[in-house]
Amino acid sequence: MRADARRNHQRLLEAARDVFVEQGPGASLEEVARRAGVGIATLYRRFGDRDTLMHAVVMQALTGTIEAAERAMRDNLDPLDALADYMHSVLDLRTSAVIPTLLDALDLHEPRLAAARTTSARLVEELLEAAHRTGRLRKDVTFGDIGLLLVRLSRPLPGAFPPDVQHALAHRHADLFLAGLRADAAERPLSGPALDLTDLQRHRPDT
Amino acid sequence: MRADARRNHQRLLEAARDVFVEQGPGASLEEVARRAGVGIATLYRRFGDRDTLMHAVVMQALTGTIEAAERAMRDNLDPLDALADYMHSVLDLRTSAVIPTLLDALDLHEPRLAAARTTSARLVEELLEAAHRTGRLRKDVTFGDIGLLLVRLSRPLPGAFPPDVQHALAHRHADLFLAGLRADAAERPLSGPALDLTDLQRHRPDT
DNA sequence: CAATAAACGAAGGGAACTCCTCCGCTAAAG
DNA sequence: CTTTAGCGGAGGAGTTCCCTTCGTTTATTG
Repeated sequence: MRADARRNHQRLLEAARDVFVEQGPGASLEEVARRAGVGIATLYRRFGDRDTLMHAVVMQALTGTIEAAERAMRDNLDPLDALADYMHSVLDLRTSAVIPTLLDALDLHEPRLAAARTTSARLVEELLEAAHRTGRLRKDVTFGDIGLLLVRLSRPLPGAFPPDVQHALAHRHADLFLAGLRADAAERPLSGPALDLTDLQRHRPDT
Repeated sequence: MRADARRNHQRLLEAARDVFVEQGPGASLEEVARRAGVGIATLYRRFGDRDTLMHAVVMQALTGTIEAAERAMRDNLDPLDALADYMHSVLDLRTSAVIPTLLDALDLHEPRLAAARTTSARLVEELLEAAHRTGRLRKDVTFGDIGLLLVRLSRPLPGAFPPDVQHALAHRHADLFLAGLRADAAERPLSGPALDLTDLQRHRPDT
């Protein structure tokens, strides 16, 4: 595969991930090509049809979260640290929101997809079980809670917040979520600055 | 104003709120009318143009949160209880996500809009200051954090989760957020059941 | 219950967008 | 330098949306 082809392939996956998160599974493929900076024909040549593209995006997302979970479990002795590490790593991938968005429009029985989902879920459940065994994670927190929280935190916010602001806020709120609101849970500082919602102008292009 | 006119007015506001949250400020007005169960002409007769409709939706949303804050402060002696009460009330309104979505496309200097924003922000800041004075709310939590959290929690989730499931999960995650993940912060049970993310089929129409 | 005015829904022309294929050009690789 | 994989854009068919016009329905009042 030629170098430019491989580069365009990656660009298309990233653009598709963003556009699908913003516009849902019916998003315009011309918009995807536009944002990737390639011609529409390149998208169709590379992926054939919408389903193939969606499948590739989801597989890349699932693979990333699997690696993040494995790494978090390997690099942290404390399961709670591993959980925090996992959540922040997944936020850095910026791919969690695309998974429920596109799974809904895909065939869940496709073998590679089903396998990736199972692996991903199993790893996080192991991680949670280990954390539960320490007794320091509340018992009613489930895999669904963690997954959904990651989706909520990684989705683009409505309004004109620049990507870097959104990314910093996602980590900040992950910290808040992990540590809790109670004062006696606030030994660690939050990882980013607060946002002033009354100062929208600061984030707008030209007003 | 005739009874059917008033009913349609309200239906249009609710439909517009939902559609704008889902599709952004450029959402199709025909879709709004469709979902409200009225003809497209009724929408234009009632609101004239897109800006007027958006303005009305945001004003209704801001008014609701203002009332929720006043009620929460009046009904709770403990400022932390008031904060929790406020957050759950706002989630019940299902209007928080539409505010940043539409504010971005509106004239922030319009007097009634500016006044409502100021009032809303001031009330929540009072509420937070009172909570901070008790020493039981971590000091680095701001109005922006609370507002943004409410936006994150009230947005529709990607995928095929039915509205009642989404609503229950919003309250559950608000509890989690308020109480924190730590075991010693888990005296109160969560307000809804957990979600099994591996069981998507259960939430889909016909598979 | 009749009269009337308010309110309604649907149709439709024009503009914009999207899909997906075809084809001539560009530039990477040997 | 040559070859061929890879590229971008044009474009016809189809869809959606905007917003107005107009004939019909229905809530209200006497």
